[in-house]
Parts: sequence; structure tokens; C-alpha cells
Amino acid sequence: MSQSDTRDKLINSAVKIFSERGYFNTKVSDIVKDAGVAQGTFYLYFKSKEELFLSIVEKIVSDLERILDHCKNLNMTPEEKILYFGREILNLLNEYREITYIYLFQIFTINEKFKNIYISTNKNIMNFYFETLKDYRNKEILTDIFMGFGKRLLEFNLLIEKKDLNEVVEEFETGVKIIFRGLK
Amino acid sequence: MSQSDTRDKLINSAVKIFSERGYFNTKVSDIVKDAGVAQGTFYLYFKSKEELFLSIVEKIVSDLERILDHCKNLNMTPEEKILYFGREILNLLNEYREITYIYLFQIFTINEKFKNIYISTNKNIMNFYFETLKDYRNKEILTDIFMGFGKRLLEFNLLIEKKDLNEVVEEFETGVKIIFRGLK
Amino acid sequence: MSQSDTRDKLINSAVKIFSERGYFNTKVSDIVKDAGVAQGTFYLYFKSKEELFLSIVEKIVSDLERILDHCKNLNMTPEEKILYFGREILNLLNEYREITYIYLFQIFTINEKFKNIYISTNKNIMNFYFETLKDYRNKEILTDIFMGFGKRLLEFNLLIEKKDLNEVVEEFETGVKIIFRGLK
Amino acid sequence: MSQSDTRDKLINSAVKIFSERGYFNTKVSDIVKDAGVAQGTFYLYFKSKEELFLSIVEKIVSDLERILDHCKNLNMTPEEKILYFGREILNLLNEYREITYIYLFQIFTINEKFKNIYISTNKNIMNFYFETLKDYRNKEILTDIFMGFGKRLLEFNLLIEKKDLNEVVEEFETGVKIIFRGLK
DNA sequence: AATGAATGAGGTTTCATTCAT
DNA sequence: GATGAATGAAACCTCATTCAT
Repeated sequence: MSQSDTRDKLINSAVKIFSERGYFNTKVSDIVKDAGVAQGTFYLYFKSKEELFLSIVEKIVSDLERILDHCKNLNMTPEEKILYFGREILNLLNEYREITYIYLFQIFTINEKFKNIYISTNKNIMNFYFETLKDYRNKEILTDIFMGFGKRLLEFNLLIEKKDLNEVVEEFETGVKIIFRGLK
Repeated sequence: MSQSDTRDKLINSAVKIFSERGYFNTKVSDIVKDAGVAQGTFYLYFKSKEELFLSIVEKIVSDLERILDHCKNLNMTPEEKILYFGREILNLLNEYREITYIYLFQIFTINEKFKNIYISTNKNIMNFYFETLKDYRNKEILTDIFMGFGKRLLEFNLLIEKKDLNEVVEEFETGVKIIFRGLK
Repeated sequence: MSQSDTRDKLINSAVKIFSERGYFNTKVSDIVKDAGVAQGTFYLYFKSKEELFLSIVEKIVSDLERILDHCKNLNMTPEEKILYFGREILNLLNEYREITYIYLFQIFTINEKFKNIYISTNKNIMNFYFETLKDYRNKEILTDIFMGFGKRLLEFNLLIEKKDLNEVVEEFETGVKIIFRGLK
Repeated sequence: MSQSDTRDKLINSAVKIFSERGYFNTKVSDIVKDAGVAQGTFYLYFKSKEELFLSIVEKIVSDLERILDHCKNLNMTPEEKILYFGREILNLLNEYREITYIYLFQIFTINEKFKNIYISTNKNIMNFYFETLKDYRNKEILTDIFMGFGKRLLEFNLLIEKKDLNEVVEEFETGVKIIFRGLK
């Protein structure tokens, strides 16, 4: 088996089990059993359980940053930009539901390092909204409304209620329009 | 020392340390050391570490339910009701910042039982908004907007940024007004 | 059982097994089995296997330093001083044969930290001889002769051949006299 | 690459790393990495890590035995013979400082088998001195003095202090003369 | 009620050795 | 001969819980 096959199997199993049971309830022995490799094999690919978790988190963080960079420079109205950004994010996170689950719910509880990763990405998203809404009075509050709404859709509708992506995207669009209507 | 003194000391220490380090990074030995009692004493008051955590969570859940019950029957316009409810919740959770932290961030990762407690309370809050907004088109989406906005203020402004309660309450009021403006 | 009973049992078992099998061939599980306590109990008393080893080594090192300090200030001829010192050392190390064994043969191989402890004590003994012989030409070489001879008696006659203490002390005295005879 | 090239590379790397870190702190993976061959290649040349160590030790043991055999039959006075032997040994062990280091400090701690090799060679050297000094009273003690002195020069001056060979040889000669002076 | 030493199951990690290619 | 990914036994260590005092 090729090196990256095994690594991928370990990552896939880890994502699955982390998202099902949480970081602390996931044992390395669970991951290797699911991946069908020996206990020692794990440590050929990852220095520790924490390092594996980090590499999972880094993947989603870098994807998020990529989307943010792309959306920052769009030549659109604020409303269009936010709609576009929301669709992109929902698309991405829908594709990696399990990792998203991990990112939104677990990262906070592991240790300071991961908490800081979460807060840092959060601030980047916040800055995107803030910049996009810079010509509005109450741009801080609007940022909080949009960020809260977006996270709610992810957390509750997409992940917990497991609604269909299209449905959630539609809800997002309707919500954004309602909020912008209040601004005119 | 009276029985309930020791119990309270254990709870206080637990709340402090759980909120600082998370459930899994908190050892029973940390809690008893902070409370100044012996290791064995812990088990005179709580069957297990999990049971102690549960009793902490139950306190905040019952307070939340109480507020919900009270607000449901208020004779106000929807906007007034939501403003009133928000102020109550922010007041409560500001008072128990540490427990709130635990409730919002940790409860999910421990096990299914705690996850269900979280989801259940969440649904109760959701139902309050849903009922309150029953005469509006898009009441589902509005519920998601309000719940997301509320949680965002708690999570980011009150807990992470540690803003002052009054400031956060004002932001909430402004936000709610903006959202309602879009509905007319 | 009192705390220090358990600690002593662990130290005694460790000394015995370390001296029989060496540091790396001694497992914590061997020590606790010999001491008749549970695996976890070990870690109530010692942070790690290395720390236990250190505390054993420190005991003999501090005894050695004590003897050195005492002998430095004796008002005797060099020959008398060296004879006196040798008897003291042989007495001490005979009493702690097992620890001596550990000190002489194992300490070097564990890691740099322990190697440095060994070298440092060695230099202290060396300085004692050097000072005592300061009025002799070839004091460096004499120091090497005395240190080598002393260690040889410990290593081979006392520990490997397990000769009786009195016999070894007599050999030391005869040897020292022969060496001093060559200096006149 | 020829068979024995690879074998030699492995031995050279092993000698280097064993002498730096000790037997137990040296991993097979360290040796193969240093030698620039694959992990599995190691086992084409050596049945085990222990067997490799043995083959290193056997080399120095057989050289020692060769010198002993050669020196036994020299037609010299005891003093000349001991001086000659000492120079030969110092020469040999200086050439293989790293292996000597291993031989003197590590061999003891690995297991009984290696301990016995050490003791056996030691007895052979002892017998050489004993035979050479057979006409002296106190030949046992003289043997201990010479062996101790010799080992001290190796251990401390040659290996730890890393003094120059010539200097150490000179010290040996001076020391031997002093000791013999005490015998007349 | 309170103590705190002791427990031991169960976790993470290491590394000499194997084996299919 | 050579490779290097994979193995898994066995080590160290943790910590919630128990129990004799």
C-alpha cells in the first residue's frame, strides 16, 4: 500500500470518529482499528493524536482562508458579496460536514492552541463582514448578526438537523435579504 | 464545616476549573485541591465527575427554562417580547459567565447525554422565538437569525471579548430593531 | 501503611533490581511487583523511573561529598590522610554495595545528566588527592594511581569478587604503603 | 555497493552512535539513517541489534587477546614487560577510542552475557600482570594497582579528558616507574 | 463526614523486527 | 541485495474511583 493511502485512511477514520465521539473520547486505538492498520503504524504518519487533529483542522482553516481571500476582492455590492460568500462557505462546509462539526464544536475544548486557531479564523471572517459593511452605520452589529446567522445555519440546520444544502442556502439568501431590507 | 459548604466549595472550584480548562482537561484532583478537601471527600458529594458536571449544567438549564416560561406569557408585541427575553437571558448568563462558557462550548463534546440536554434546551428557545414570531412570514428564518445573533453576542462579545453587559444589551437591542425594520 | 514505608519499599526494590539488571533492563513493573504495590502507586512517589534513579544516586553522592569534606580538613600526613579516606570510602560503599554498583557501572550509560553527576563527583575525589599530594612531584600521576587503585578495589574485589570488607581494606593499606615507598 | 561495504558502514555508524548515546539509547533506526541504508538492510547483515554490538565487542576483545599473547612471551624484566604492554594497549585503544568507550562503560549494563565477556577479558589481563609479577611479594595487590592505574588513564585521561596519546603514555611510564621504585 | 494512600484499567507511545515488493 | 512500510508486544504513565482509617 502506498504511503499516502495509509495516511489518508488514518485521516478519514479519524475525521469520522472525532466527529462522532469527540476528540477526548476518540482513542488512537479506535482510529487504527477503523483504518485497519496496526497501532504502531499511526505513529509513522503522525507524531501524536494532537498532531493528527491539527492536520485535519489546518485543512479546513486553509480552505476557509482561501475563500475569504477570494471574496474580499469581488467587485459586487455588499449584499451580493455576502450572499456569494455565504454560498461558498456553505458549499465548502457541506462537503466536509464531519470536519466542520469538529471545527465548530470540538476545537474549543482541546487546549489553548486550538482555541486560538478558532478565534483567529473567526476574526478573519469577522473582518470580511466588517470591511464589506464599512459604509453602513452599525457595521459592528450587522457583522454580529450575519456571523451569528451563518453559524446558526451551519450548526443547527446543516449539522444537527442535517438539512439539505440547497434548503440551507435558500434560507441564508432569504435571511440576508430580510436583514438588508432593514438597512434601507 | 456544614455539608453544603463543602458541596458548594466543590461546585465553585469545578465551575472555575471546567471553564478554564474544559471537562476533559480537568482532573478530580484539580478540583479537590482547589476546594481544599481530600480526594475521597469528592465522592461523598458526587457519584462521579460526570455527575458533578451534570449538576452544574442542570442549574443553568433550569434557570433558562424558568426565563422561557416567564417570557412566553408576556402580553407584549413580538419585538418587545424578544427584547425583554434577550435582556433576561443576557443578564442571567452574564451572572454565570463561567457556567455559560461550559454550557455553550463544552457540553457538546462530552457524550450523547449532554449533547441531548443542549439540543433540547436549544429547541425550547427556538420554540419561544417561533411562537413569538408566528404571525410573520419566514418565521423559521427569523428564528435562526435571532438565535444566531443572540448566541454570537454571548459567545464572542460577552465571553471571548469580555465586553460589559450593558454594551452587549445595547447591541442586542439595536440589532433586534434593525431586523424588525426589515419585516415591515 | 505509612507514606514513607511505601516509598522505602519502592527504593529498596529499585536498588536491588537496578543493581541486578541495570537501569534499562529494569521495568517499573518489575519494581512495583517486587515492592508489592500497584503500578500507579509508583507514580505517587516518583515522577518517573529516571527521577527514582536520581534520588538513589543523590543519596550516595551526598554521602561521598560528606566524607570528602570531613577528610579534607584532617590534620595528618598525606599517607595517613589517604589511608583514612580510603577506609571511610570502602566502609561507606561496602554498606551500600548495590547502590555503589549502580553508581560505578550504570550511571554513565543513562544520559548526559547522570554522566555529568558521575564526572563531577569524580573530580571532587580527584581534587582531594591532588590537594593531599600537593607537595609531591608527579602529584597528577599519583592522583591517577590512587584513584585507579581505589576504584579497582571497589569494582573488582568488593563488588565482582565480593571479597570481605576487611580484606579489601587491608589490600588498600598495603597498596598505599607500597606506592608511598616509591616516593621517598 | 559490495556486501562488506554496507556491513562496514553499519558497523562504523553503530560504533559512533553507541559510543555517543549508549546501547539502549541507540535505535536501529538511528544506525541505518546514519549509514544511509534502509531499515530492512540492517537485518541482512546482523541477526539483531545485540548481535551487531557483539561483533563490535569481539573485535576489540580479540585485539586485546592478541596483544596479551604477544606480551606474555617477551623476554624482558617485569618492569619492561609492563611498560611494553601498557604502550601497546594504549596504542590500540587510542586507535579505537569509540569502541573502547563502549567496551569500558557500556558492556556491563547490557546483560549477563556481555558482563561475562568483560570479566573474562579482565581476568586475562589480570593473569598477565600476575604472571609477570610472580616473583614479587604482594603480587595480587600490585596487579590491582597496575590494572587500576591503567584503566584510570584510559577512562579519565584518554577518553573523558581526551588527552593526547603521547602524554598518556608518558604518564603511564612515570607511574609504573614510581610503583616499581617502591618495590625494591 | 473526612481523609488520602492505594488501585488498576486503560491510555499513549516506542522500536526491534518482519516481509512483500 | 535492498527497500521501507507495517507490525504488535511491551513499555511508561494517568487518573477516576475505592476503602481502610
